Parts: sequence; structure tokens; C-alpha cells
Amino acid sequence: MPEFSPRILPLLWRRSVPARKAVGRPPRLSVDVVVATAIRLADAEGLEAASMARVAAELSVATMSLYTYVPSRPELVDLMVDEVLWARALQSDGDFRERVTLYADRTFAMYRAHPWLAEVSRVRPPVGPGMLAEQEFMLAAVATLGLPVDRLNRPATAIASWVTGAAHHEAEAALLRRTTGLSTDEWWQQRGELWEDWFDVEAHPTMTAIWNAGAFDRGADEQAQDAFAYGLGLLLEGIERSASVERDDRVS
Amino acid sequence: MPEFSPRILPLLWRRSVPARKAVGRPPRLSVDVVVATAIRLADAEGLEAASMARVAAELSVATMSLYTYVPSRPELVDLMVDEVLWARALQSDGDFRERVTLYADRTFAMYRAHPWLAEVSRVRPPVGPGMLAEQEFMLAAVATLGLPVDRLNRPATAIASWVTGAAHHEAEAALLRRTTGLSTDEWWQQRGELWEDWFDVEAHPTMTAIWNAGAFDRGADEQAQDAFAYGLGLLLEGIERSASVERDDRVS
DNA sequence: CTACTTCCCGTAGGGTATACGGAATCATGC
DNA sequence: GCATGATTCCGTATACCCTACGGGAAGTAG
Repeated sequence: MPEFSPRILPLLWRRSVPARKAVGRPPRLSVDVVVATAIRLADAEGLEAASMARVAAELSVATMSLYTYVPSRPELVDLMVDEVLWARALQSDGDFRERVTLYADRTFAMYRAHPWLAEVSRVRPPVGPGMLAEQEFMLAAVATLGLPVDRLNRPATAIASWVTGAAHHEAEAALLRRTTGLSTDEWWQQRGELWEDWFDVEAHPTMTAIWNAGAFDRGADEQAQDAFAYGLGLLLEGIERSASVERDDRVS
Repeated sequence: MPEFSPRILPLLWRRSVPARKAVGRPPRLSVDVVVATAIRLADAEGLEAASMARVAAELSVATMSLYTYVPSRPELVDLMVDEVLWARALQSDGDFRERVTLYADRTFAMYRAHPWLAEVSRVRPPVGPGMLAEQEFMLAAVATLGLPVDRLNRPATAIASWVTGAAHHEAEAALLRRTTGLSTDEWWQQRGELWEDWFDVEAHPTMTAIWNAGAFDRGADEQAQDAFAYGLGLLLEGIERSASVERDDRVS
């Protein structure tokens, strides 16, 4: 096997390496500047606005010049993602709940400041300082419960998935509000005729019962928030419970 | 407010309405055929392959002819999604756990047969028969626990989110394997130099401890499966527990 | 001044969705 | 047989996207 080593790792970890001696024509830009500009554009107009052409134009440089700093666009996106992951500056000396709360708050704040994160796949994320700091933080948070090291991964992954999934979802809703000009509630109102013209009452008895009980009033975004907090609570309780059981087993 | 009513609803619910009298030039195709062709292309080559041009070519028709059947491409995607949602044929007379298991199995099977679902946003889904059948099924499943109707929505949403999120994630991994030609494990192997050349042991004590304990062996896809089953278990336990508490309260 | 290194960038090509307006094709009524 | 109206069909034209290639430009070191 030819063991191809991707060019992205030195870029992701560029800050942990000392600057090279200056040789050859000095660069007009830097990776940091390119990434920061791309993030700024994506924040304002969505990920597609951070095209190679737009970023280059913003920096008064020809499109192809960017390829001196970044191998290709997917790598640029990786760098953008790890940058904002790292910027959360996750750190805490609190207990389990405090750490999870900090993680959730910072992650939601990140998605709100950078909604384009919802346009990026969370599978095979950039393995840079930001992503590794997140892993370390969540594993350390679960470790405060006293679980053995080989039992940390599952709970940490479950919590991170739930939180990130919810933040992702909310950010996607925000993007849709911007691109369509409609809030989620307005979008539902547009589909109001569904209930009068198309909905089959007999095929949906449970929904009809809920409707008749008047339990369908709250806005969609609120409901999503609600379901997130509810699910997170269940996960944390379950994890804490299994940890205390495990501790008792070890004592006896 | 002008109360715009979207043209997509009659298309989504086209099967619950009798065929119109034939007037004018008879159509060469039908909505069903267009949607089925688009699904077939997307199954084989990804959602982008189901472009208006490709679908039209597949049907030996000019691109613009499709616009007589479907208002635009986003609506076509909505129709594709609701079609495969509906095809799960969710139905069960079992208890809570059996219904949830059926839902999870069918949903994973759906994402495996149609991995392009992972390329579609789950926010503001098509409000067609397939999506409403899913809602009804999950709400009825939770109702078997004896909860009052105004308490069904939160648990149902939480379960559906967790299951769909996991299936979505798995499908995205499958798509990446196809487009990159690399499995998740091969992708990690490519980044093997991360640990030797870039990883900072002192900044990541917990990860290092796990590593030293040899608890990092299993493949990434396996771990994801594992975390999904673990989290689902916690959610179901928590929901069942709160339902039984609620029942006891009502009795006393 | 001569290497050597590195940055800068013009060109060219194949993809995408869809507004517009006119031609083609059918059922119906007389 | 023919006019009418409804509906389907479709050619054209536009503005973006990413990036392989290769040569010119601008520095430093000796």
C-alpha cells in the first residue's frame, strides 16, 4: 500500500510548528488570512459565498493564487471548520453537568455565529486541534463520573452527537429563514391547507387526538428546543445512573 | 398577508385524489415515472446525478419537458423523499419496544437503499403522506406507554431524531466511501501520521490514557453503531421510566 | 550576477437550473 | 370536416462553479 499522506495535516496543525526561514518570493497573504476571509464571507452569505473566486476577489488577488496557500476547496472548508471548533476554547474545572452545559452552550453559540457549519458534513471531520480539543473535553467530562477509561467513549460520543445534531438542526433552520425569507412558522402557515384539504383524519388517529386536545399550539422552533433539552436530560441521567451502578459494583 | 399556497401539496398527495378527465394533449410521462427515474439515478450515482438534465435524458425527453410535471428541482427532491418515506410501510400492533425497533430497522434500511437521503436537509421536510405516516407511527408508539396525549410529542420527536440522525450519519459515510473510494478505516489510516507527528500528548491526557489502555482498537463505523444503540437504550429507558412514574402519580 | 525558491495568475472546459415564448398534439362541439 | 381551447413539449441563453497546466515575476543566498 502506497500510504498516501494528506497535505491537510500540516495546514491544520500549522500553529504548533515554528515559522520556516524566508526563502524565495515572499507571500502576499497567509493561510490564516485566507481562512479568516472565507469564514467572514460564509458567515454573511452562506458557504457557497466562500467560493475560491469570491475569497480571492475579497483579497484583491487572482483566483488561482489561493491554490498557493490551500490545496483545494475541500481543504479550505476543513480549515474553516477546525478554526471555529478551536475558537470555542473549551475548558472547565467543573463537574460533569457543568462541563456538558458549557459544551452545549459553546457549541450552540458556534453554530449561531457560523450557520454555514450546517452545510458541512460531520462525517470524517478535519482532524485538527479544534476537533481533538472537543474530543478531549468530552472524554474528560465523562471521566469525572469515575468510569474506567475503556467506558468513556460511548457516553462521550452519544452526548456530542445529540448536542451537535441539535445545534446543526437549528442552524439549518436559520439558513432556511435567510434563503427563503420565511420563518419556520410562516412556512407552516403556507401549508395550512394541508389540514383542511389533504389530511386524512382516519389514517392519523393519534395526531387527530393531539390536535383535538389543543396540544399542537407551540411554534416549531420552540418544540425542537424542547425536545433537545428533554433528550439531553434523559441521556445525562442514564449515563450518571450507569456510572453510579458501576461504582457500586466495584466497591462490593 | 397574501397567503401563498405552495404547488407542492397536490403533488405530494396526488394519490388521494381521483384522476382528472383527459383534456388537451396527453402527457408522455407522469409524475410517478419522473420521480421513480430520479430515485433510480440518485440511488446509483448520488443526488446530483438526479439533475433535471439527466432525468430528462433518461426518459428520452428534453430537459424543459420535466417542468410540466414538476414545478422545479427542489419540489422533485421533496417528492423523491416522501416517496421513500412512504415506502417503509410503517405499521405494527406490537408494544412500545417492538414498534421502535421496527421504526429503526425500516429507517436504516431506507437510508441504506437510498443513501442520497443524507444529501437532503431534514429541516422543513415534505409534508406528504410518507412524512405524516412517520409522525403518526411514532406518536402511536409512545401512546402505548399510556402517556396523556399532550405528552406524546417530546418523546416521539426525541426518538425519531436519534434514529434518523444515526441513519443519516451512516448513509453519509457510505456516500463518502463511494465518492472517495476509501472506507472510514482507510481514511483514518491515511491520517496515521497525526499521532506520531502532530498529536500533543500533554494537551490530551484523557485520550492518551485511553490509548495507553488499548481501548482505541475498534473500527470507526462499529463505534458509531455502538454509540447509537447505547443512546437509544438510554432514551427508551428514560421514557419508559417517566411514563411509569406518570401512571403511578395518576393512580395515587 | 547567478542560481534557486517560491509566489502569482490567465486560459479553457464541462456542469448546473430555469425564464420565456412558440410549436405540436389531443378531445370536444358543431 | 373544422374551429376552439387546453395541455404538453422544448430550443435558447445566462451566470456560476472548480481547477490542471505552464510560464512569468519577485524575492534570497552565495
